[in-house]
Amino acid sequence: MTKKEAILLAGAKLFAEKGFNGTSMAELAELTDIAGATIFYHFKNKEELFLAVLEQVKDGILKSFDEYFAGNVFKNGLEMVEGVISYFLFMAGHKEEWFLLLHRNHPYRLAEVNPVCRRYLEVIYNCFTDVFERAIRRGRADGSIRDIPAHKTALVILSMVDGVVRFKTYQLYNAGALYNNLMELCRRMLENPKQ
Amino acid sequence: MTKKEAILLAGAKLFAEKGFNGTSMAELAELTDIAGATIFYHFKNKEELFLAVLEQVKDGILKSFDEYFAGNVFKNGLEMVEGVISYFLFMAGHKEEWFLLLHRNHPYRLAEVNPVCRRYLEVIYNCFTDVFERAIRRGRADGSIRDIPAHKTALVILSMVDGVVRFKTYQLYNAGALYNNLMELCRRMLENPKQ
DNA sequence: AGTCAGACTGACTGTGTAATCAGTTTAATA
DNA sequence: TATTAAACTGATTACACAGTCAGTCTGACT
Repeated sequence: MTKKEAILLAGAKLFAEKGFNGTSMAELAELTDIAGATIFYHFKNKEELFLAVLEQVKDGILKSFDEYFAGNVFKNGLEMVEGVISYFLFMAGHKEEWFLLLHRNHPYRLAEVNPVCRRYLEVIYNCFTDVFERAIRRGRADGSIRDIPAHKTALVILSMVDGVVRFKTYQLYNAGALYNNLMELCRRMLENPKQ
Repeated sequence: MTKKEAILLAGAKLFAEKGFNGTSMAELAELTDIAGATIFYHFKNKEELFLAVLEQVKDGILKSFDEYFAGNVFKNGLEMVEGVISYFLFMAGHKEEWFLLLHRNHPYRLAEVNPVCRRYLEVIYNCFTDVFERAIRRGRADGSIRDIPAHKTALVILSMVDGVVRFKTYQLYNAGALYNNLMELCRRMLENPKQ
């Protein structure tokens, strides 16, 4: 692993755990056993490092969903929604630091003034909504999902799933125990009663 | 308004907008036109000030729901759920800084090591879940809501509503436009088909 | 007028911070 | 072996920060 990669790796961890303001470059240098100045050789400043970390998260999420869809087939749209939800939850457990970072306030603040940051977040959330929206559209076409607006419903489902993930990472409840209920309630919300 | 009240007010605003680490005592002093040392006369340190702010948020939320229930009657449990959702969304718009603060990471980090902070958060989230849970139990009793676990369902609905509020404050989508869809999807999730 | 406690403040301190820079090491190429 | 560019670093800087402290102000009570 190059030093640049080590910095990005440790940076992702620290930014996720302690936030942007809570992370110091000195701490990052110590954690990676790299001289402080080396970080500034590879990244212009702290914000550029943060953006590089966010870009990696973005790429990771896109790649992850691509692989999921390449390796799975679904009987119908409703099952596809369920698959996407369960994969989202799996990903949130498996790549916890991605979601910790996205559940922090700083990226959204930065996005207000930094177009690159805004772009990365847009790509990430467009990816999230798209996967749900595609599944809903397919379900409406094959009759497994009733007649509801695909985009807005996708947003509500994303809010719900992301909300549960957030509760889990903040240890507010044993939110992991909610996964089955979440899935059942989602199905009830979407399924076509005429079938 | 006493200087202590002014500090709490401006503190709530700054902690909500910029987070704990992003807020400086000097900035707070400047904003309130108060000497920096005065803040430390009223509050032992930055953390104590933060806890005092969080306590005010907690009290505000409890009081707010008490008043809502004192001034409203509901035809049945399902309508009570809808009422609570719409009041939650109203409160999130009306007292934005409360929810900004609760959507930050810092309080939950602090709660891991500070029992007072943990207690405040518990009270707040118990309040949130209780209002939903009571409505669901009532709906199950009067037949407007089908046979589902009240507590876990309350948690999922809270995740969903809170998730939409978070999306709105982060300006991820025009999440305000989702309110009607959210309500409709919730009703579909809960309503008793036998009625 | 004198006393006193609580409210308040300006000036200060020591620490931690992001960022810089002049210079050294490394590794590949001529 | 000599050259060169990229990778890297220790030492340093200027500054912002939370918190302290000695002392002043204010207003109520005697």
